[in-house]
Amino acid sequence: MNDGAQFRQVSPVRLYQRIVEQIEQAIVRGDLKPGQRLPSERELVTQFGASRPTVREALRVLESDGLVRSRPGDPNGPEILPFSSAGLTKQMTRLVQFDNVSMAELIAFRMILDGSASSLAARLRSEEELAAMERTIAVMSDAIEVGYEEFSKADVAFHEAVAVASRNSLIEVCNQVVRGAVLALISDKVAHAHNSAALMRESLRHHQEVLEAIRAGDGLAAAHISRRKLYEYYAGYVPENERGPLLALVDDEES
Amino acid sequence: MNDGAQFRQVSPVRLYQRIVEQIEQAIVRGDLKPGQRLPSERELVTQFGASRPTVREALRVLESDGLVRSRPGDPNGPEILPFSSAGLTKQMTRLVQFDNVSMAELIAFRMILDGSASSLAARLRSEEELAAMERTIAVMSDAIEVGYEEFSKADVAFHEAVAVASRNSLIEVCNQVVRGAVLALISDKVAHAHNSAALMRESLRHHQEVLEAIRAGDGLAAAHISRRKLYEYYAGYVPENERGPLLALVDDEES
DNA sequence: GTGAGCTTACTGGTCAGGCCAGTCATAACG
DNA sequence: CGTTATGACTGGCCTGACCAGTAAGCTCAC
Repeated sequence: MNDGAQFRQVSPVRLYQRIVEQIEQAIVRGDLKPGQRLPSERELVTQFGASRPTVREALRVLESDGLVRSRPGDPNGPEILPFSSAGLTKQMTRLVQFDNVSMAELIAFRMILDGSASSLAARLRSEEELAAMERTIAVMSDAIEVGYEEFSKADVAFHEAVAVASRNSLIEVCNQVVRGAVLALISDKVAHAHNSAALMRESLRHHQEVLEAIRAGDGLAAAHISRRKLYEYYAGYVPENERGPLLALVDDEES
Repeated sequence: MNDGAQFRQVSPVRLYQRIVEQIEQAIVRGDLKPGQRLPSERELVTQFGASRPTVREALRVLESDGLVRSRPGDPNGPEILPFSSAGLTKQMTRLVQFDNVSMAELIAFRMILDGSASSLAARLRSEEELAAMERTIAVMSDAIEVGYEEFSKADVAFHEAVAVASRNSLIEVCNQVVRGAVLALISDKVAHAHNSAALMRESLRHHQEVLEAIRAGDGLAAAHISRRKLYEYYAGYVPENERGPLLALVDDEES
């Protein structure tokens, strides 16, 4: 082993990548703030000394990353966008679709995230956040009469409110993504299976229990109830021989 | 409100986006598997009925998403890549850099993931997986004499082994991503601060405790120790007034 | 027959220049 | 003073071309 000279793997860097890097760093550094505009493509061509197709390739990449947006005819040039988690969501959705993550894994992950969010929310929530959760519960209650569509929306809103109260945007984003992935996989079945007032009432009761624990500041109970609720709700969609990890999560705080 | 006709927001779809979509879906559907090749750019031009710059814009986007790779001169055309979490890491790093996510949130998320992984591993691990963890611990022990560089590598390998034993690839990938993001933020500081044998020995002892709990099948203890260890290791990098959520996670299983 | 070396037909990377449709500021008009 | 038409821009897309690589296949000496 020759420690004197360490060579790194080299990979040819395309022109468009250099352009992407420069603009990206300018945004990260704060030289370019959301709402500000980039020079026009033709202007960038002269600034970077590259051709228009090359500059455009760079802009397309930045655009697909959600950093800028080009509008045809806009005399101000491409716009720097405010940060959004859309890119993260896209990538995570890809992970789920691509890596053929199983239903069991998805739900296990959801139990972890939701449980942790509930636990943190129980300790950190403000009065306003608590009130927000209560409002979504009220909406759920009303929505039982309307139908599953409305009920599900309020359901999501509740979990969203809990995630916000956890004060952790990573939990918020990941939970949102995983929830979307789960729903995408079973939306057709769940719409029929759960479209009964009785089931919705039971779900509502579970949510109320979680809310109670959060109100009481009991993180342990909040996490536990949250996980158990998810298990009961979704276990039916998981083959029996794959339920081990889920049960492990439910039992986690017990004994 | 007119319920009869629901119009959705429309946004002009560029040609290159349609191409991206088609190829993306072909990959997700499994029609294109990793290792397989895309037709050459000029061939794609005829298949899609678009010009080469347009096709290239699509390829650049797919390339930046880590789905394909183009090599100049390769007669087989662009290659479909196996899934990689690089894109996720990039997006999450961006999320952090934009200051929407604080160091505290990152570490809190890491505590949640690592704790859950340890907990699940304690219940689900096979003998082989246990042996793999033991090996990484041994490597860590040896690496103390070598330096922080090696030690850190073995450290990562241990957490990776635990994540694998949790049987949940979402935990595995997310943990890996978050770990990378944390390290990217403090790598310069941590290399100096922790390059002492004493600190490494302490870290090693913590890891051994986690391993013990996993071996004993005690998920609760494994999660708790794992979280506490992370807290002690990283708390110094978090402003004091932001440590609340972290402490909440440490105390989670107590009392 | 077989291996080494060269040729060739491709590949992707980049460029120049052009056309079109859309947008917007402004100047001309009522 | 408000309205409308105009023109100078914008980005979206295309054609055609050149270059530097790669690798397969051919040639030719052994």
